[in-house]
Amino acid sequence: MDNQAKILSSALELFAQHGYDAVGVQRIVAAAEVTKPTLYHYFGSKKGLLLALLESKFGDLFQALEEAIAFNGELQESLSRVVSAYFQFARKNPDFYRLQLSMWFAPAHSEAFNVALDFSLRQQALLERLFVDAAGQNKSMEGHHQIYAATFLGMTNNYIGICLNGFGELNQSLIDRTVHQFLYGIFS
Amino acid sequence: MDNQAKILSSALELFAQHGYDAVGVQRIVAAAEVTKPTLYHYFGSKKGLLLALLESKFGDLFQALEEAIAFNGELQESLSRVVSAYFQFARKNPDFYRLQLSMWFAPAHSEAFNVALDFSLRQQALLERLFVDAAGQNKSMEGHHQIYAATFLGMTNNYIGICLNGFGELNQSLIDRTVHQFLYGIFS
DNA sequence: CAGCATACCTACCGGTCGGTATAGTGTCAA
DNA sequence: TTGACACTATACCGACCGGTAGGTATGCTG
Repeated sequence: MDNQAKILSSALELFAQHGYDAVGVQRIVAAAEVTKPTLYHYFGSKKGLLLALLESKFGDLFQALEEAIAFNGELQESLSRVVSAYFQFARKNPDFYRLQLSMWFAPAHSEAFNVALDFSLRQQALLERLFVDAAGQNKSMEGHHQIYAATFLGMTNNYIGICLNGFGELNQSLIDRTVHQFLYGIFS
Repeated sequence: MDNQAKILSSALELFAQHGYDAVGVQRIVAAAEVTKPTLYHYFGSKKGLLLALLESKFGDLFQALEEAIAFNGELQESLSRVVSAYFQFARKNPDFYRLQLSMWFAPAHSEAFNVALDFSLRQQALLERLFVDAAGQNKSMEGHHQIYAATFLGMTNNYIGICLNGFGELNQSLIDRTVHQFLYGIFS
């Protein structure tokens, strides 16, 4: 592992454990066994390091998400594929998923929130497009795509958070439950 | 407003906007128009200040919650009262609710998370007792009170978060939707 | 009036923050 | 052989961190 990768890996672990604000660059370079100028050579700033970390990890998620999210006329199927993509990603990157959740709920004027905001909005936008497409078949859904996307993402994140804390498993039956529960809440 | 209250009020605003770690005590005392030793006179430490803030605000929530949570044989009614208590509290204290959410999702080894942990567990415990009581009437619920409580709290917080961001209103119809959606997810 | 506790101040502590100037080092291409 | 360049170390910057020492004004209690 080269120094750049070592810095990214140490930063992920420390940020996920203690939070972005609570971890100084000195601690990161010590854990990565390099010195500060090495970090600044590759990432320019502490914020730049966080951004690089998010880009590398979210890249994988967005790729899986874009494959899963195509609307083929069956909303339930599409949603199941989306939840499945989220669950797989969270299982493979539990530390990163925790970090990402903490940034999504971070105070609006914090640096971590603002760096993560773009990535959150891109998730939201992907989901909204799915619900807009679905509204083409079911007119009663029209005009609610923002709330649907936010609710769906929130429910998914809620189950992931619960399972990351050890109260459950991210398996197929939970995927089905999530989707059914969401659709019931929408159409009841 | 005396100095103690001014410090608490300034701290709440700054913590909610920027996060606990990102705000130094100097900034708090400047906003409250007092000096640092005044803060340390009343609260002992930065952590003590956060604790006092949580105790004062969560006190109101727990009071409302304990009245709402009694199980009278109708789970749906009890849950509706609980959601209603949460919604009312969040509407009255939007800044604090944001702060509380951010701490609940904060990294596990951060100071803010650990100070808030007790209060989160007390919420969880209150809800668990309700589900244990309800399982006395419906044996199929037995043994799942932890997951039920976590799921229910997560859904409620999810809707509160969405509404605090302006995508919706914390009204009676959303209370009903939350409860129905949760019960459907449990019994389907 | 004495004695004391509360409340609050100015001034300062050692340490850490994010970030940088400078000086090598090894590896290439010319 | 030489110069360019990517990379990394030492040493350092000013600003700020959480916290405290020491002192004073005020007001209550005997």
